[in-house]
Amino acid sequence: MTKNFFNDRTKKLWHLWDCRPCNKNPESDHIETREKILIAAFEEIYEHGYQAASLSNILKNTEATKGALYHHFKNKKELGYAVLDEVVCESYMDSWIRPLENIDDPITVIKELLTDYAEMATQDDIRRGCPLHNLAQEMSPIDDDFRERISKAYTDWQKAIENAFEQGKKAGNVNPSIDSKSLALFFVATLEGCMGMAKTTQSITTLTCCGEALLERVESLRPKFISSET
Amino acid sequence: MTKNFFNDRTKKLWHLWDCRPCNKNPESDHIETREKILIAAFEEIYEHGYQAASLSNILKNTEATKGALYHHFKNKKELGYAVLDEVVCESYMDSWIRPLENIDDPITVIKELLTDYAEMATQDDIRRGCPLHNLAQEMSPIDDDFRERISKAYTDWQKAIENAFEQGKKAGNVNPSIDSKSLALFFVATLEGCMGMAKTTQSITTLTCCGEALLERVESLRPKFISSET
DNA sequence: CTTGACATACATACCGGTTGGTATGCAAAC
DNA sequence: GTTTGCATACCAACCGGTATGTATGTCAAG
Repeated sequence: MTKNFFNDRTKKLWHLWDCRPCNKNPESDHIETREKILIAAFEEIYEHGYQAASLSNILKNTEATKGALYHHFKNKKELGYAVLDEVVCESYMDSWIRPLENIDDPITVIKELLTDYAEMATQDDIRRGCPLHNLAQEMSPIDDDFRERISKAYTDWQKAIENAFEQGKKAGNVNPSIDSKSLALFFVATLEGCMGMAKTTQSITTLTCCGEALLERVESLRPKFISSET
Repeated sequence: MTKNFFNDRTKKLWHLWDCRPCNKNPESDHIETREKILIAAFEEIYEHGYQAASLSNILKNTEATKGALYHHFKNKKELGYAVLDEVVCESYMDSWIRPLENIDDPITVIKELLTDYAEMATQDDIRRGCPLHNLAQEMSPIDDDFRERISKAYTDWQKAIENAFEQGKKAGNVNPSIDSKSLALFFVATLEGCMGMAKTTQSITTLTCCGEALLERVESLRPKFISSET
């Protein structure tokens, strides 16, 4: 039951990314209250951004009180960090880092991840965009602690893609002459740009149009020789 | 003198984009007060975002008072719209729309615009990113009036690139088989993504790395036949 | 088996500061 | 004498944060 709670959590809030496994003691009420606040905080920040997120609103959407919030989190910034680390980054681990570990055909896998996303994206997902990107654009220029955490998350993401490209080269599924590191960075930047544009127009057409152009680019990274397998 | 004021304005605030020509009556003090508030408002919004922008801060950075502000602007939203329309969008007109009008070799021109930007960008420009993108990401999900204005700005930008591609096709400088409209959209999305990523890492290296990948992509849009001119 | 000491996990009430916004005053221009 | 272009003073609402109270443990000493 508590397991289901954790499973439902991200599914409900941000259903595109699978939920991280629950690695905390599910018996304790302590955790549940903290989790409830964390969920509501993620929702509020995802909707309004960190600076405009209201602690009162967060508490209104839980049955918790200000005493509970300040018992579990030192202040608003620590709450923001917890949302970033425990909700946003963990989701990225599950959706983009772990699926790229120990695979031989990264181009196919990346294309699957992209098309899966495009198919599952609801209007509301498109409207609110990518949580990591939102925080990055809002907080990077004005808070170095936020910026460093976000920057590390992006670096991890890029590293995962870069490693996948390198492993793909060894398996003969990726053009060995490409610069894995640069293209991993460019891929992440482009993907965020596409999702940001779709967020602005609030149209799935924008997302698919940009997505197809990105797919085409990814496909072009395959080896140049004609594949022996038809 | 007043002409210089307008020239200095955007040069100082957002020096990467040339300033729009002054099309208002420079004699009137009325305009000067309004302009001063508009400048300070742009600065404040550019630095902290629209929602976190403080009217008190804006007034502190001018010699104007709250009475002056509310004399010229109905409320905070109207001030935000004025900043968007009169400062941000006008700058984009000068830096990206007008340079693409009536040209035969769009790929060369676009590459010049990109490299010019990368060379002129200061650390502070990179830190604060693209003003249009910032507003787009912050306001699109929560305010439809903002969203429609920003969406139109992006559409105008894309149209300018699309038209330039089409004219380039006629002149034989662009591969006639490309989808001008889709690629214009993809180009804008990618460019914003690259600038957003550089903003997060706060490193020029990121900007140049992404920029080179983008340049490469743009270059690939030239006609496939070997050019007769060496 | 009970009792006192201490810790955990909140709940309630309150605080000073800041927010966007307004009502009024008033000198200069027309 | 009316309108324009501000300046000053003031406002209720909300902000993040804190001080204090309290119910429910935990645990070792007697």
